[in-house]
Amino acid sequence: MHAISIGAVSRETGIKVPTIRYYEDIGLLPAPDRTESNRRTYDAQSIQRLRFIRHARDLGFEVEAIRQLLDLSDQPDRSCAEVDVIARAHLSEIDDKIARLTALRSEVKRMVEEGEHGRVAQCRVIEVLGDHAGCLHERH
Amino acid sequence: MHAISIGAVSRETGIKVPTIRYYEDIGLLPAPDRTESNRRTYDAQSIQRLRFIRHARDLGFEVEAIRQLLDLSDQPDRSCAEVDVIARAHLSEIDDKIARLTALRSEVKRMVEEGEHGRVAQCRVIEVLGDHAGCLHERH
DNA sequence: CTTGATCCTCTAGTCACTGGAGGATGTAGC
DNA sequence: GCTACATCCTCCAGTGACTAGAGGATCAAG
Repeated sequence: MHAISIGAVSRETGIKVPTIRYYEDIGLLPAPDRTESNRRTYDAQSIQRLRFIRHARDLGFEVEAIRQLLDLSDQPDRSCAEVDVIARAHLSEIDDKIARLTALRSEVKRMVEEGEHGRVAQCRVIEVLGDHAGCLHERH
Repeated sequence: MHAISIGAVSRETGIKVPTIRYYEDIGLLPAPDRTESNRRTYDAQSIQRLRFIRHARDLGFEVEAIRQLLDLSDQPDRSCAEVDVIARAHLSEIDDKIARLTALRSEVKRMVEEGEHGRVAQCRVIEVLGDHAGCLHERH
């Protein structure tokens, strides 16, 4: 288990050094061990956790949602009911996101393909995300 | 085409009033007409545009990406080459997002289902977003 | 043993909102 | 017409999630 410096973790994950320290501050990433000279030392697991955080943020999940998902992962043997409520909520959030991305995808794809043989007649990216979802659940 | 107040638009879209004004400030939403008493008046199209912005933000697209998508929609008869470059870039971003969401979805789903008959053995939400994508494209 | 990269903490700036103060305007009931 | 209360306006300050820089210590190569 050789120790990994914060800079190496940053290169490995694509997350900037100050951001890694920030995640530690807000408690998304446990405070790592330090060397005698006070430098943070990480292991492979920290890298995996940070990669998860990065992907989840990139997918539009808020820090609070990520914290919940990480908690599920940290203590998987909690009460089923609790896990179930949290997991189900995220599941439907994820399903919504997939549905909307798929709709957007097919419209953008159509444009690319039309462009291949002639001109793009029109762009309906706006229409495609209309509102069929949206109004069902409150926002925060 | 009856005029819609900013408050009505806010209720309709779920976007808060100050946020609507903010989108106008940064040029995502064109400045609407005003009444004699200086109040903003919107139409159905504004609502659709705002809904698009909301969904896109919720899916993790940055304002700049949304601006590009809206521009495609505003001037669809531009040079094919230009549309193609932009649309293709967004298409692969969208595909990445869908792939990662799908992976996350199946893991969260597994947890819900395991919870239904017994205990959740373990949670692998972190592992599932490992890194198979991620390192391919720089981040900003 | 110097030089340059990397680390530390701390503070301040950015992006995308969000909320509040202070004041004008619209609308519903008397 | 008059009061009451919601809604609008502008402007400015605060929040969440980073991001960058100052000032200084430490490490690793030559």
